[in-house]
Amino acid sequence: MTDPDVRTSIMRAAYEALCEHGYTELTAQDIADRTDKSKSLLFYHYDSKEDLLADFLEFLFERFDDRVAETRDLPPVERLATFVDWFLYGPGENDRQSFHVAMLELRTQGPYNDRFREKLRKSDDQLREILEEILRDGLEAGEFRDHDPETTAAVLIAAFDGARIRQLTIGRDAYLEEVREGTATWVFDDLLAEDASFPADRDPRTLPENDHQHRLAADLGADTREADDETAERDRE
Amino acid sequence: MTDPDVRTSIMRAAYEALCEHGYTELTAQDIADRTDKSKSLLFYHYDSKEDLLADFLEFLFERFDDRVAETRDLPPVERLATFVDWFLYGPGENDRQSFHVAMLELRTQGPYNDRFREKLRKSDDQLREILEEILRDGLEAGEFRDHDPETTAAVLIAAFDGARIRQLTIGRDAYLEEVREGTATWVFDDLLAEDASFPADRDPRTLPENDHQHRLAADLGADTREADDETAERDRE
Amino acid sequence: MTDPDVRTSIMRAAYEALCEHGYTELTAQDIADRTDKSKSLLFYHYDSKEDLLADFLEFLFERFDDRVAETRDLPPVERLATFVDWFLYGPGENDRQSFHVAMLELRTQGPYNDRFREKLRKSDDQLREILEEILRDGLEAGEFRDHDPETTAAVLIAAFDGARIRQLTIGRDAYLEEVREGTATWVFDDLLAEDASFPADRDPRTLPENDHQHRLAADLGADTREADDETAERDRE
Amino acid sequence: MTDPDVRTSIMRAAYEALCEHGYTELTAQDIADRTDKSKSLLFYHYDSKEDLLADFLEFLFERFDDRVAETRDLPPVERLATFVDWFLYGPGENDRQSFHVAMLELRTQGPYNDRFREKLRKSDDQLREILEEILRDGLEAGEFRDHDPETTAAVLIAAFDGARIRQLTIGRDAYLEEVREGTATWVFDDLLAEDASFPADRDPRTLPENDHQHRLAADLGADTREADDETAERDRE
DNA sequence: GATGAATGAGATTTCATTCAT
DNA sequence: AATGAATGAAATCTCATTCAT
Repeated sequence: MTDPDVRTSIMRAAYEALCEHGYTELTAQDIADRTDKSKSLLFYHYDSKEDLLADFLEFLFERFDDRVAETRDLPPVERLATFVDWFLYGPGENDRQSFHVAMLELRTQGPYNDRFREKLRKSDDQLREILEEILRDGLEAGEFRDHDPETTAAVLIAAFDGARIRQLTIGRDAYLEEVREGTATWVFDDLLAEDASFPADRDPRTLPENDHQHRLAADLGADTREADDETAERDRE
Repeated sequence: MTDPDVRTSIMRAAYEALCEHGYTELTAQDIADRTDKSKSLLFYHYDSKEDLLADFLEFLFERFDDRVAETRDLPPVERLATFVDWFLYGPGENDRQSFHVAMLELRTQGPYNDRFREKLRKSDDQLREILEEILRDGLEAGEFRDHDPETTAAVLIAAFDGARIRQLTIGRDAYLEEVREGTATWVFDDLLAEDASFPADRDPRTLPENDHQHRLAADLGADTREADDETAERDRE
Repeated sequence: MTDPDVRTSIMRAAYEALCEHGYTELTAQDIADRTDKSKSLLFYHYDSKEDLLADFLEFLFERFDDRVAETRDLPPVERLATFVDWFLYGPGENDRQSFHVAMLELRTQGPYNDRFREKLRKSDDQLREILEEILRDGLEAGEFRDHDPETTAAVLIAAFDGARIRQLTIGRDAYLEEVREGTATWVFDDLLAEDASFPADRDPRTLPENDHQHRLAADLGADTREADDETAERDRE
Repeated sequence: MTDPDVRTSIMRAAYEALCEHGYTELTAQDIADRTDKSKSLLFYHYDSKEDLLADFLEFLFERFDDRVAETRDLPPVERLATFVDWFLYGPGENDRQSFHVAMLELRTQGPYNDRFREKLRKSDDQLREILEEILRDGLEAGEFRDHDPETTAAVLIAAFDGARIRQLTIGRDAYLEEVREGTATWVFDDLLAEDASFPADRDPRTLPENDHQHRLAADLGADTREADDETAERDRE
């Protein structure tokens, strides 16, 4: 896998195939179909389908790193609000949801698959680290009251993930807003120092729905525009 | 499916097969192997494997009802503690975990499968209802401070489910205790009226690990003993 | 594999497929094509193609037993002559040759395949035992001069097998007659007591070519007639 | 294929690959892996894998010629003893055996492959010629009694080859010694004139095992040293 | 000469489901 | 009610060979 373009195009195909078929029903052919290459080529670049998907997790992980870096200069409260939005984006973003459903299926293979689990773990470690960093920065900046960043991070991540999962799997969208509001009530109200507040346009209790500023494409990183063009071209053939 | 015994024996076989193989790798043969009947018979009783598994969800739902009923007479705080334990049982219960992993896989099929989703939804409705009932009972009894039961229920369920899922899929057990303690800090401390408290032996912050009083078998309901005998008999053949 | 007819029909199909395609090029489909059943059925009865072929070796072994039994009542010299004929049948028997070529390919997998090797070994043990028995019987009957049956058996089997192999693989038919005559000269002349002799019509040095009395079908046992009819019927469809 | 070095390095790679994988499982990649060049290059030099292997047979044939020439000056009895040793080397020479197993697999393709068969035939012709030459020289020199060199050569080659094949394929090493002793008893005892005898240290009946003076490398000819160095270099990269 | 990338044509196996009995 | 036998439709992976560079 010398050429990064090849990898990227396979990863994009895997992404699209996962969105359309889900993980359980995903076949190597589905991925190849979203490429301008043959199925055999997948096995030229990867030893197995599992191998390809493990690299897909790695790929997502790399992209996530970049997106995190972009928020590094925001003030803690702002970063925290962005963090909440990442998770609790609106239920109307269908493409994004279908991808997250597939990712959820893939995540459930962690217990059976060491390589998947390792990648998922790395991703989890990173996620907690960032949230803890935000919380600690807020403490230092005097914007947050005293609390234990580790448990708070764990609770927030678990609650957001749980809300998303329940919303996706049973289709009850209310979970998103209920958890947004519930965490605002139970956690953020207490967490924010008296003179701090969630940005007016980001208050979890007043913002009825995410403003879609983080579009689907965000999941795969920044170079969305060109990629979509490429896809379009392929479809025209 | 006239004979309830037949249904029960198939359900039990499905349960065992799910524990051993997971949902994704589950085959009709795996279920039949844990029965004293043939694979063909499964298709006599059910139109398809999906049909059988939809009934399995229904079956679990029925059993869950019974277990809920058993707690109906406990005082609200005690019931709440029991509720927490249901979710955050210790990471050492391997049999239980393997079943929950399989259930998690199955849950991820909700978005693709209307019948699964309907059952999951019913189950979710029931779960929230119970928790809300507990919270409302506590409010009425003056044991809980004023709060919104709906959002609180949603947050707790989401947080507990999210913790379990992350623990299971990435194998990071710390989530269980962190969320147990985090919810104790952020929610329960505020929730409990000044003169009320979690039962001494149930305080989420002091109880290092669940006491295993809810054993694996609980997942399938009360009639565990006979079932095991049945299994033993089959193995002897 | 309860029904012996099914096994027999699969074995016959394997036999025919081996004759036509050889072992190296043999596919499961080739075998299925010579059956009135589907390819899947082969995997219903056998865990793998290798498994099927191991059973094929076993099957041949069973049939060989029967053929050996038939010669048990012949006098030693006559049996020995029959033995020679088994090996050194004429080069013109094409069907038989193509089967033996395939068997030879299969035999070369012995070093890589424990199950094949075990069956081949069993078959070798049986073959040597029979020849040694013939030689010992001849000694007791005073028809053979004193010699060591074990080494003689080994030399004869090796020489006959080697002749066959070289004839088959390089297509030099002369090996058959040369080894027939060579063993007659070096071994049998010395072996036979003065007053004994190879049956007039069986003297290895005068019989220019095997009389085809042991036809191809012999390889698969006695029930050739019906089997061929069955094959014919299938071809007509 | 202008450069003989390139050919030699491919031939050596083919040899090593055959030893490790056998013929049936041999892939072009396996050969390329033992080269410092790419798989594509094999197809630049040869039209097909079959073509390469046909040349490999040719290559072996050329080397064999050289080794035969080396024995040309020995007295007939000595040459005959050397001949026996070539075939009946001890069972402990594992590297040599793995190569001979692969060659045996390759030989079984003769009936399906004209080019292979032609090379094998040439090799067989040469082998018989040499043995017949030895036998005739011995007759002329008065060291051997009167006999027919053609049939004797055929019997010996067949017996030795058969012994080797049975030893390799079923793993019964006894064949080697039994045939060594059997031929000594039935053929050589009669063959040698009264006043001639097998070299004391070469008598097939007293020499329990080949003295390994003909090492593995012999199979590929004399230039072993450099070849090993080359291999070592490759491994270091 | 030399190679990385690419592919078509299989091959083996799997499995839900059906059907005759 | 019960089952052994049977199958079609896939899915993963392999590999000799080709080709653009």
